[in-house]
Amino acid sequence: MKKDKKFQIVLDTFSGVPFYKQIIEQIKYGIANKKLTSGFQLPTVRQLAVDLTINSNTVSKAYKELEILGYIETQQGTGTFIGNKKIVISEIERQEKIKSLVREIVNKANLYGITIDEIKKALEEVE
Amino acid sequence: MKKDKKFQIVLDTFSGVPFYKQIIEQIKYGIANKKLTSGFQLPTVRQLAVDLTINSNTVSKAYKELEILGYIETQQGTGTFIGNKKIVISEIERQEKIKSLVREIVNKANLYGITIDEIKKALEEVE
Amino acid sequence: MKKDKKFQIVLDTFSGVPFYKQIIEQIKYGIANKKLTSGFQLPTVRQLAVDLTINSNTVSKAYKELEILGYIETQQGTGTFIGNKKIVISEIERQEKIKSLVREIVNKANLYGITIDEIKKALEEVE
Amino acid sequence: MKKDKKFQIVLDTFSGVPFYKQIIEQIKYGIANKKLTSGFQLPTVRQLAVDLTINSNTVSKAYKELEILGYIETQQGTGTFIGNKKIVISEIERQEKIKSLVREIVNKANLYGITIDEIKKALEEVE
DNA sequence: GTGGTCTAGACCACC
DNA sequence: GTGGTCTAGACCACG
Repeated sequence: MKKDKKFQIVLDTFSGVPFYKQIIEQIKYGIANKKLTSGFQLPTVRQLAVDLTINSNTVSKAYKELEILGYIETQQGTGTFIGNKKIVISEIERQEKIKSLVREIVNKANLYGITIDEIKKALEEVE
Repeated sequence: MKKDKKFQIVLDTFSGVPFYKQIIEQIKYGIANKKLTSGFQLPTVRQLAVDLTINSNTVSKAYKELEILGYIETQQGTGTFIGNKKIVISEIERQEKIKSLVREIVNKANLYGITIDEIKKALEEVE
Repeated sequence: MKKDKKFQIVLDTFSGVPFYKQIIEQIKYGIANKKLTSGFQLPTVRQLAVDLTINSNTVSKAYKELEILGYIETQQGTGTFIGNKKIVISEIERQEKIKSLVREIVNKANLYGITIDEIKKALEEVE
Repeated sequence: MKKDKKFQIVLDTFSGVPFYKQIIEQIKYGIANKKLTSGFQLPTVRQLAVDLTINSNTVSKAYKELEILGYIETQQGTGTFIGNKKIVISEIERQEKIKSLVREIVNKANLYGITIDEIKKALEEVE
């Protein structure tokens, strides 16, 4: 896995999770990971819509919710910026995330008749 | 991973995938995996609804779609049964599934600041 | 019988045939008769529900089944449209329909003590 | 159409009207038409079920409802008989029936792309 | 008991 | 505005 300096949003079309929620979550985690720091300018609603090839209303909805939550600030005519609000993810939460992700992997693998070994092997190749 | 003889449907409430689609997919994979064979009686609409703690209409909707697609047969007053239609999953499709599952894992790990090594380690412990 | 340019769905409340099946059949015949052609926008789920004074879920169910069968296509947020799939009714099928319709008429007439002559006379007056 | 001396129940599987309702209606009309007169013994529940190849519960349900309505009487161990209650169908009701039947015919013909002439021609041939 | 149909109404995703 | 999902609950047909 190569180091990702630049912040980028990636949508998973098949997960079933609504795009606007994916955007919200990824920006929140970007803040938590310090990839997005106070004052950073987010892409414009229209630009991000084009980049992700989704409707601009969807981006708008995500930004609006993030603003309500206080994570970003919109300045009319200038753009949208990361705010001061901090997000801290505790080690316990991280461990929880790992557990739930693994549980999910095992369930899906099971469902599709995929073995854990196959998953692990495929993961080796990613690196 | 221990061997799972009995067929069981598991819903992921947080995935965002509609319940009825999860049911459809799992039954289809059950047929593909030969865990569900022709003539096998599925749980009743109401029983499955209770088991999954969802509304019976949701189960009904899933069964209905599977019936239209020809995978199951319903007999009013008797129950719902697996039909004759076969589902074959090619090795290519399996490999595709593995790829997409791994892609999903990497994306999520990335998002949450989890390393692949942590995932692999956690997967070891499952076995 | 006057020419019917506009497509319209009519429900028979007393026939005992489920509403959603009547809708499905009429749309299928509309496609077969070329009254509904590829790309045509069907009434919205809610509008048709209002027009037929039935619940929107019932319309939704009909549209859903037609979509699974490939006759119509739905676009979230936009509407529901006739697809490309063709339906051909052979002359043999038409003759079968006539036969079964006549059989039905005779049965009912018989049952209610109505003579075929009365039916024919009443049919003359329709024209 | 040949004269029908004997009373006989005919089920229409495709009408969607439940069997038990068809049975009830036909017996009621039999009484109205004087084809079934007071004291006439109806077939047993089991016999009629066999004749119509339906479940005996269905026949039972029809007879029970007719008994509640007072049209037939059940004598334990002997059989089921037509009661004294008369049913009179007024000429107005008959004319209404004709009208509604014709309306139904026209609707269905319309739907299936059948002309009234074809119906009339087919009706000629029945005689 | 089984599944099937329908309603009323809530909430969501997307344009 | 569009369609989609889900619930709660009623009633029916069939075995």
